[in-house]
Amino acid sequence: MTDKKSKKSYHHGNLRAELLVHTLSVVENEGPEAVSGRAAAKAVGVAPAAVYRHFPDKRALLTACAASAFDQLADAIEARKSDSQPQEMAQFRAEGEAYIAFALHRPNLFRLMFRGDVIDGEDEEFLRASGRLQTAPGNGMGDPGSPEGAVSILGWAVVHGLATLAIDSQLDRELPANLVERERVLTSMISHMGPVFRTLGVKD
Amino acid sequence: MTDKKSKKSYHHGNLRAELLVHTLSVVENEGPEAVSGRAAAKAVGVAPAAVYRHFPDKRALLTACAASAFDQLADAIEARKSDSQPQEMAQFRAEGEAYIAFALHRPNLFRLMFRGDVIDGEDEEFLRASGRLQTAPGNGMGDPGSPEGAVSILGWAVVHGLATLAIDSQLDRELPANLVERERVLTSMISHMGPVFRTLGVKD
DNA sequence: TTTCTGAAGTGATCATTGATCACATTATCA
DNA sequence: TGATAATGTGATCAATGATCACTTCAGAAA
Repeated sequence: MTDKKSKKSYHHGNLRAELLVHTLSVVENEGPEAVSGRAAAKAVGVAPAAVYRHFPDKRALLTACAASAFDQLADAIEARKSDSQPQEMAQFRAEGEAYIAFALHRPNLFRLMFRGDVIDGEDEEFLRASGRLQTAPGNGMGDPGSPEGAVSILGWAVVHGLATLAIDSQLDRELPANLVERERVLTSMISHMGPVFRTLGVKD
Repeated sequence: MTDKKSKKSYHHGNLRAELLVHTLSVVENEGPEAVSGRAAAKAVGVAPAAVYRHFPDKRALLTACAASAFDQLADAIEARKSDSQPQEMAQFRAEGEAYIAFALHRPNLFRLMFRGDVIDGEDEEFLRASGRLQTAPGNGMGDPGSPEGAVSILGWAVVHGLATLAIDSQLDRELPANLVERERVLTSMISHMGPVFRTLGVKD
């Protein structure tokens, strides 16, 4: 990881970034509850109190992780979206696949993003990152009464619902155990939303 | 709460139940993170260690809360379901409304139910309670490839997705701030699923 | 170059918490 | 009436989040 600059200079030089990386991996592997500021400090080779020079408290550390997660998801969605035709239904399917893939492959990180109790929803960086997502799928957001609004919200809800139910093991009996299979079945279910989209005036 | 039987008998007599009630209210009001075994003990008027006579650890305490929550939700759904016509679409709408109402009115409790990291998913009592829910909406569960399976899963996913996104403040810009309004808009969106149900062969 | 100032890291310390242990008390039932 | 197991107590431990006064050092100012 950190290349062995064996001589430890009093000042670390890259502490904030490394703390973030380490915490992200802890969250991803063991969940947010397993995060410990002290452990992170030790892992990076620094005194426990040093953490507080870069993050006012534990919540800020986790918030930074959540922001990074939102960025990663938004990146994945944009990447997948760009190499698909701009037909709306196809776009939606592509975005949905990226969303579900992210949730299935990095469940702990995905869950953290929506844990309003553990993160600071007012944080600037967090708002920016999570904002990227809100504008991505629900490009035509706004009034849920309008067809466009209803479509974007319903679409997001289905995808988000499938993803969360799956990773919270509420669909274990209905879904294959194998991860790849699971992903395939879930994304295939997105297509069933076709009729809704057609009814609300979305072109294929 | 506990009526003032001022003479404290060495044995409490109802500890487990009262600990559960107290913890449920803490979860509901402040979230699972705010739960403290010691605080609960003090609130009920007992030594910290007494808690461990009834719950092996904190996780077990939270798991019991989650089980209770599942029971309450299942009760609410069954109640609402019974006084609606047995036409499938109407049933689904009724169940969805109950589901969303529960989530909106008791968000912290609702969230706890799906927090696999904090609760013990193997717990017998928890499995029984959460099982009630799985059979309730997805009465025709099973293969997601079959129309019945797809309908039940999709339906649950939409409702669950709408509920979680709403309480995790991801729809604040799209939804009214007022709780009752919010509930109305969300449940009204369920109807948009009509076309999917029709296509998959569900009668109105 | 030298000086000085603020950012970054340290070690000590505190209160709180989850958990365990030996012990005390009492409900239950043989 | 006793014995026994269930239930509650108080002491105690290790870990954690957080704060404080103190050091170290990098970079701007002189």
